[in-house]
Amino acid sequence: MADVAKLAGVSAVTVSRALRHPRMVSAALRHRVDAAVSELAYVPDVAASRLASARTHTIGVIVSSLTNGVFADYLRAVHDTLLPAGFQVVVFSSRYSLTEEENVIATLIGQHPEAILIAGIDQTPHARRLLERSGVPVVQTFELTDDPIDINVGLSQRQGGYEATRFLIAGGHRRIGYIAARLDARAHARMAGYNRAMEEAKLPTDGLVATTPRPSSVSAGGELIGTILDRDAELEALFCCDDNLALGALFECQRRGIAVPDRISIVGFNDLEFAACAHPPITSVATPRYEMGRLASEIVMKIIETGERPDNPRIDVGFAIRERGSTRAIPQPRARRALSE
Amino acid sequence: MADVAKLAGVSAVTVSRALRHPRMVSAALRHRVDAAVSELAYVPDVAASRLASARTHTIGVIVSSLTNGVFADYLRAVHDTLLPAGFQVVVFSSRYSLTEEENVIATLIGQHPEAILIAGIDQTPHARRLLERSGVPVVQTFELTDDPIDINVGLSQRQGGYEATRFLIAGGHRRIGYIAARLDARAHARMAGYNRAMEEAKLPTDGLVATTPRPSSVSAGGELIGTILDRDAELEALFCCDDNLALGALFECQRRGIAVPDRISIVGFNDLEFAACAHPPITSVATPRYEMGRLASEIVMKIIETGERPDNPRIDVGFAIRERGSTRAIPQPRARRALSE
DNA sequence: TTGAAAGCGGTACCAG
DNA sequence: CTGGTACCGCTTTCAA
Repeated sequence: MADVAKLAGVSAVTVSRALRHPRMVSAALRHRVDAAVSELAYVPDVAASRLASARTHTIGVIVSSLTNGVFADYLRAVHDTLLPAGFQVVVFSSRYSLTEEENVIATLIGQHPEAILIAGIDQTPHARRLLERSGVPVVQTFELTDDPIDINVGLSQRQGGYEATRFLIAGGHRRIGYIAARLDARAHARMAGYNRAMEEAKLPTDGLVATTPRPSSVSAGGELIGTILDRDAELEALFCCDDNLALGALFECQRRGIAVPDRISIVGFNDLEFAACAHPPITSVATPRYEMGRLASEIVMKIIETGERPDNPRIDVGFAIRERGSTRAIPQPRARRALSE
Repeated sequence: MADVAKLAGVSAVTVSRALRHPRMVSAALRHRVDAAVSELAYVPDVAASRLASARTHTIGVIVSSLTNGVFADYLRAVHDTLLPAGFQVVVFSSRYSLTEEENVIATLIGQHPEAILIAGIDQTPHARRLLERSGVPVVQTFELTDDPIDINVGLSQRQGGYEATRFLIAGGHRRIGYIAARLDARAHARMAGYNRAMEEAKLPTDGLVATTPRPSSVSAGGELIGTILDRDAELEALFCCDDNLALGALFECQRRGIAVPDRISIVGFNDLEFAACAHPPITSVATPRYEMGRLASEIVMKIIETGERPDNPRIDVGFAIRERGSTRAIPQPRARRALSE
């Protein structure tokens, strides 16, 4: 900054002001400073700035994965909302590890963001303390909890799993399977929903569930439905923990010559972009991820700028089942099984 | 830090040392400090730390999109390589905008990373200056250039497009189309490769190319091939700028009852995870993205730790065509057309 | 092995 | 509207 000041023939303080509060400085000086800045390709040191001013204009965002399609719309919304307002967004990934999440939270807090958005509600006690102690607004997203750290904008993953399964049951299916990968908290919640729905309907689930600790992928979907089909060729419907698995399951059915939805109905979760244009299009549980990112961002902006907190610290953004060609109701229950006997 | 020092009954300097250089303080003190740190959930202020020490242990990574699958393996490699070595990775997205890229570079440089990895070679002149002036190692990735800012680890996207098209030509196809979305530098390079291959083979491309400025997606792939098919029902093969488009094109063919690969061969680019397990599996140009991320990370680590720079500042990681079920050679050239006449 | 003092690069407060 | 000064929180000398 001293160099810029010298080049512009002013004091360092004036450079700082010309950059931070351009209107407090005369136009002539402002131009001289701007010229010097661009001449020297000067970039202010955020560390020094933060130390001196206590403001960072930074919002920290933690997601489970940078590359899972689920976080795409969410992150897009966060950027769309916060960047125009002059905030800087720093994104970290916990890579589906609670330990790495702890580290990432510490790293983030060390940067003194003005608010934190974190995906999920299953932080470790230590992570919770770090977040509580940080003294900035914290929004937990994607899931819903009765005991938020601060603010919570999400949906009930369990209810989503429950209703997806209910949807298949209502369609007359009885042998309904469930597949999941990367058993994170949200996958568990959806599975709990599946189990509850099956139990309520007094349907058995033995041999109808397949999971893997590996990350979710299209190929995993194929392998998991394969596991179930190898055990039980009578599978009638499948609820997949996410759309990647659903797509993989669809491909595997096609490879095995099993008609979807005629012989097996498939339901995914999240309604990723490709679900609607697969062949057949995949029925899925749509989650309003863009909306969630926008809401969370707006809430923290409001708190930062006005100190005003939302009336309700817990916002349910809900979900919706998008019925498409990968599912079909069975006209008369058990008709298919009768046929094959 | 003062609070921690007081609680541990030592001076602030000692706290700093216990945290940074644990072996320089006695074990007893170290434990007292650790206890106080965790008692108070203390997190050191990176801004102050950076200001005092000039080291940030941070590597800045800029990609075009956080959510395009292409960057997934790359980012995974970067994290896998740098985190265990004690570096912090901060990832920014330019969201396919050169303007936003400039901003993001400035933001990043303001944080004083110890090295910068940036996807692509098409930075604006201003962005280039910022990077050159930053004084830290800069690695441009994904593409290859004769005029790198500093170090370059990538592959020739143009050559990839060229060889993918050559592959289809060698398969006896004549009416070969090209589709692309989000016309960034890499899409243009691949298209240049396609054009060159077609020209060399004296094949016409009129009406066989469809593009859109929208982001790439599976649905866009369906629409783009639809555009071509509506103009020219004789399309024999299609080179898609990426695998998402290829998948969408495949679905659209299935919807229209066009057999793949019997009537149309489809080639994608990047060999994303789903390509190999689609039905039929999609032929694609595999790019070693994990390898690229690992190499780039190792190079900057070496420079930071030993000052030793690679002999060759330009590393070609290459690519490979993975031939799969979505393409089929036509036994005798033009046989198909003869048949339909 | 521990403590005291200086200073990293800015910004806020006050004076002129 | 512009400049001087103190100080943000920590780490690196240097001395004890």
